[in-house]
Amino acid sequence: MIRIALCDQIEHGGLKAGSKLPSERMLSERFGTTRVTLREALASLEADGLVYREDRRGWFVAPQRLVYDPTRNANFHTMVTDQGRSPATRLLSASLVPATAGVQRLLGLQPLTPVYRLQRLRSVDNRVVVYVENYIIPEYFPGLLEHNLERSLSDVYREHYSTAYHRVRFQLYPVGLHGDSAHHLKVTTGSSGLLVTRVNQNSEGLVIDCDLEYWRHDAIVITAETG
Amino acid sequence: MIRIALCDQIEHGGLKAGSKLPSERMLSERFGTTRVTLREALASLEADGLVYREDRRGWFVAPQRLVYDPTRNANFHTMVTDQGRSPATRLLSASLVPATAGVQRLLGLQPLTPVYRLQRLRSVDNRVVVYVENYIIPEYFPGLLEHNLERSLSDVYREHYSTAYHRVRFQLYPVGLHGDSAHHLKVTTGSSGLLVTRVNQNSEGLVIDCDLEYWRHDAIVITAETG
DNA sequence: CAGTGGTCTAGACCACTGA
DNA sequence: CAGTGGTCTAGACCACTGC
Repeated sequence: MIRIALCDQIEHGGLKAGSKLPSERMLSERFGTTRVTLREALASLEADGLVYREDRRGWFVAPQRLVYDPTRNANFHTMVTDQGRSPATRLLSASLVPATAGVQRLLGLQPLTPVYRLQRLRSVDNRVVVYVENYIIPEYFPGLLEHNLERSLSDVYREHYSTAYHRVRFQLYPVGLHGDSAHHLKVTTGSSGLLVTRVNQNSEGLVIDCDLEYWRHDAIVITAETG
Repeated sequence: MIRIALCDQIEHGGLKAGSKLPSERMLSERFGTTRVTLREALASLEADGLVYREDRRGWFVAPQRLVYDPTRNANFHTMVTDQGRSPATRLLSASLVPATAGVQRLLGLQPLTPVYRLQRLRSVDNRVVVYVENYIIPEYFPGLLEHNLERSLSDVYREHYSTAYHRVRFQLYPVGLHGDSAHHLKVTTGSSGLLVTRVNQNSEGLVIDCDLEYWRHDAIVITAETG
C-alpha cells in the first residue's frame, strides 16, 4: 500500500498542519504510481483525518480536532477561544420562513408556522469547519434579525432576551455531504461529514430553537458526560 | 453522476435492506460505465449509509441505523431488542494484561497495572456492527473471566457483583478502520468508522472500566440529552 | 492562461469467496 | 474452480483556481 509511505512522509516529513501537499501528479510521480492509486491512498488518510481536501484546491495536512461537547450550553466562540484557537462566524442568510416538515417535528410546531432561519458558516483558524442551519421560534425572540448574528447565538439570547439554553437534546451520525453543506464546506459532493442536530429548551422546558450542524468529519471530537 | 441513477434504483428499485447488489462488473455494464467509476459512485452512497460493503463479498443495501445513547446505562442486548431487532455478542478473547499507556490514562491507573481485557464483536440482525475492547479494573470484579461474557457486561456486573454503571463519560470521532477493527467488522482497511470511548464510574464515583467501541459508520445514530 | 483537481475510459493481475 | 472484489496501470477531457 502506498498509504504507508505517504503517511510516514506526512507524520515525520516535517509537514505542518495546514500546509499544502504537492500536486497529485507530482506526488504520484514521486511515489512511482498513478494518480488513481495515489488518490485512493489520500482518501484513506482523509478518512483518518490526517489530510483533508479543499474542493479543486488541493490536499492539506489536517490540524488538530476541536473538542466539542454539545450538551454544554455551547458557545462556539468561547469554546474555540478556550482551546487556544481562533473562531469566526459568517452569516449567509437570515429570514423568516415557513417551517419544513422536519423542523416542525423537531420544534413541535404546527404545519407552516413561520420560523427564523439562519444559515451560518463557522471557521477555526480560517478553516471552515461547520455549516449550520438554525431554526428559531420567533415568539421568544421578536426582532431577532435586527441583531448582529455573526456571534454566538447564546450571546444574542442572553444580552437581548435574557434567555439561556437550559436543556439540550442532540443526535448525530455520519452523513455524506451534498448541496449547500458540501459547497460551503468546500468539500467534494459525497464526501463524509458529521450531522449534529440539537434541540434546545429554555429554563421553563420550552423548546426555543434547533440547529442542524454539518461538520467536517475531521474537525471535531465529541465528548459528553452524564450519570 | 452515476450516483443519482444508482441511488434511485436502490431506493425505489425494490431492493430490500440486507439484499446483495449485482456484481460490480454487472452494474458497471448495466450503467454503461467502467468499474472504477461505478466504485466511486458506490463509495459515495456508502458515505451516506445507503449501501455497505463486506470485504471481498460484495455490496449490500444498508439496514436502518440503531439508536444509541452512550449516556444511558447502556445494555446492548436490551437496547437492540427494544428496537425490535436481534442482538448477538461474540467473545473473541478475554485475559488479564498490563494496561497500555492509553488505557492507563483513561482508567487513572499506575503504569503496568494488570487489567481484564475483553475483545468482543456485536451484531444486529446477523450483521456485525461494532468491535469492542473492554478494559476492566480487576479489583472490583474478582473472577470476572469465569462468567459468561457473551452477554451485556452490565448484566454480569449486576448479577455477580451488585454493581451498576452510574456516571458515564464518553467521547467519539470518525476514524479510519484498520487492523483488528477493520478485519472483524469485515470492512476494507482504511474505510471510515466511528470510535466511541466510554469511561464508566460506579455509584461511588470510582472508575471501574472503560471501553473502545469501533462502530460501522452506518450502523448508528447517537443521541443524548442533558441540561 | 497554465496547472490543478474531478471525473472518466479500458483495460490488467491477484487473492479470496463460495459453490 | 469460476467469479468476485481489491488494487493497479496509463492514459484522457473538462472546469475551475490562482497567477
